[in-house]
Amino acid sequence: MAKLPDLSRFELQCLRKLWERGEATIREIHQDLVDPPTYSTVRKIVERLEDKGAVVRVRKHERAWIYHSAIKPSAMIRKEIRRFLDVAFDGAATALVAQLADMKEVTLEDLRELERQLGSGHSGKRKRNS
Amino acid sequence: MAKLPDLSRFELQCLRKLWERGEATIREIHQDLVDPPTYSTVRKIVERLEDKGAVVRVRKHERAWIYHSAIKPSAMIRKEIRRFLDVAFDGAATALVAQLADMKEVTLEDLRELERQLGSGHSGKRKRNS
DNA sequence: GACAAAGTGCGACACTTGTCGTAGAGTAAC
DNA sequence: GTTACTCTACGACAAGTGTCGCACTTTGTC
Repeated sequence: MAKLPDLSRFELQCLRKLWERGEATIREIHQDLVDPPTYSTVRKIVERLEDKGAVVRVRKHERAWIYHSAIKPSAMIRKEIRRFLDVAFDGAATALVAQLADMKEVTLEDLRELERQLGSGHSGKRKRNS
Repeated sequence: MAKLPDLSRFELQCLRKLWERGEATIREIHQDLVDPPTYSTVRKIVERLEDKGAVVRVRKHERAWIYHSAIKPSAMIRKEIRRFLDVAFDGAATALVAQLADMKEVTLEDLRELERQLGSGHSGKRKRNS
C-alpha cells in the first residue's frame, strides 16, 4: 500500500460502497448508489479505480468480477480530510469543527459524547500512524 | 448573490486569499500563494472566478485591476463543507469530527473550548439560514 | 514621441472526470 | 447448437482544470 491515489468525488463514492460491503460486483455498487448514472458509467469508474490501484479483482462470481478495496478506508479518509482541511481552512481543524457547530451539523451533545469517548479511550494509548 | 458557484480547489484557494485581504490585485494573490504557479496561471484562475461570478473588479490601481469577492466566505465555506461531508461521510458530521479527534487534529481541549463558546453564545439564538 | 515595465486578454494544450454506447465474450437454458 | 442474457472491454466525447506563452495595451519616464 505505497501511495494513496488521488480520487475524484465519484470515485471515492464508489469506493465507499465497496468498503461497506467488503467486496462487491459492479452491479452491486451500482445498486447501492443513491442517484446512479448508467451501469456503464459505474463500470468505467471502477475501471479507473483499478487503474489507480485503489481496488483489485478477487475472483469471479458467475460472470461478474468481484472487487475488493486495495486501500484502507481509514487511511483514505484521513487523506481526504487533510486535503479538504488544507484547501478550505489552511489546515486548521478546529476552525472546521467550529464551523460545523455553527452550521448545527454537530450539537453540543455530540461534542460531549465525543469527549466521553476520547476520555475513556485514553487508557488504550491509541497510536496514530502518520 | 443567487447561486454559489462550484469552484475547483485552486479557485477556492485564490478566492480565500482575496478574502484575507478584502481586495487584491492578481499580483498580490500570486504573492500570497504558498507554492505558486506562474503569474499567468493565477491570472487565468481569477479570470474563471470572474466568469463564475465569484469575484468582481472594483477599480484600477495604477495599471492593475483590484478584485473583490462577490460571495460571502461563510456561505461558500458552508457549501464546501456540505459537499465534502456528503462525499466522504454520507453527510454525517459527527463521524467527521470523530475522525478529526482520532487523527489528533482536534484535542479534547479544543472540544471543551468549543463547548464553552457554544454554551455562552446560547442566548444569541443564532438562526442558520438553509 | 519613443522606451521599457507591468498588466491584460486570449488562445492553447494536456489531463481529468463524468458520461455513455456498443461489440463481443461467457454461460445457462432450450 | 442456437438463444437469450449478462458482463466486460474498449472507445468516444464534452466539460472542467491546471498550466503556460505571447501579443497587445497602458502608463510613467527620458
